[in-house]
Amino acid sequence: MTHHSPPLPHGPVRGSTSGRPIMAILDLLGRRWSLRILWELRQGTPLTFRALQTACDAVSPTVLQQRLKDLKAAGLVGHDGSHGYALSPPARRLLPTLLALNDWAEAWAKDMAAGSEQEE
Amino acid sequence: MTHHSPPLPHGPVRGSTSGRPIMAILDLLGRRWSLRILWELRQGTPLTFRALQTACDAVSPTVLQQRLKDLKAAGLVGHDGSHGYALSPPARRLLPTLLALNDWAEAWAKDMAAGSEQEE
DNA sequence: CATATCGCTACAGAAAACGTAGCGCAAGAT
DNA sequence: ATCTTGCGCTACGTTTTCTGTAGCGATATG
Repeated sequence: MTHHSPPLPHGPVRGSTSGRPIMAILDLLGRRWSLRILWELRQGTPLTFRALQTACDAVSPTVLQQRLKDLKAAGLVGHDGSHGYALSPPARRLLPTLLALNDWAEAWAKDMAAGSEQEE
Repeated sequence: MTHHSPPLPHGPVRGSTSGRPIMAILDLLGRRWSLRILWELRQGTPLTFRALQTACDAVSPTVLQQRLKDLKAAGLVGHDGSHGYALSPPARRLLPTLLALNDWAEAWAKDMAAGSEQEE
C-alpha cells in the first residue's frame, strides 16, 4: 500500500515534472479502477462504499479505498456521510467527455467486428 | 511477464463480463501509460519506439512494449516499420475526446487553485 | 570494420493490486 | 438490552504489474 502522493493539477506526477494539469489527470485516470469509479457514479445518485464495490465487480476494498482517497484529494468525488460517494461539480463537468468515450467505444466495437470478419 | 489477454471491445475484461465496449476501453485505458501513449501520439506524426519512450518520461521499455501490444491488439495503434508507431483511424476519432479532457483539466486546475486558496 | 540507432527482450527488485477476513460503529428490530 | 444488519474501512499474505538497467540482433552509415 504505502503512501504515494495523489496526483494534483499542478506539481509533479508520475511521468512528468511539468505540472501540466493534463499530466496529473492522465496519471490519476491511468490507475486501475479510477475511470470505472467515475463511470459507475455517472448517474448522479450517491453510492455507498459497498454499493460502489459491487458495481465495480467486487473490486477489492483496499484499492477502492485508495482510489477514492486519490479522487477525493483531486476534488473529483465527495463523501456525504449519510448518502454515500458522489461526483463533485468539477467531475460532473467531465461527464460529457465520459459519455463521448462511451459513444466512441460503441463505434470502435463495430469497427473491430467489421475489421476481423475474415479472421478468428 | 506473463500474458494477460488484452481487452477487446467484446469479450470479458477485468471487472466486467458483460462484453460492453465501454468496459473494455475502461480497462485498457485504465492501465498505466495507456492514456499517456495516446496523448503523445496525438500530433499524428509517427514516433519510433525510442522516441515514444523518451516522450513518456523514460517509461521502462517492458511496459511500453506491453502497452503497445495491447493497443495494437485493440486496433488503436499501428506500427509502420520504417516510420514508427501512430494512431489508427479509430484512435484518431478519439482525439477530440482527448483534447476535451485536456480542456477540462485546465479548468479543473483553476478550480483546485481557487478552492484551496485558504488552506495548506 | 567501427559506430550508431533501431525494436525489443531478460531479469531481479519494488510497487501496486488482489482476495479474504474481520473490526468498530450506528440504526432497526425483537 | 440484545441481536442483527449494513456501513466505512483496515490488516495482511499472495499474486500481478511496473520499474530500472543491461544488452541482444538487425540494419544503416561511415
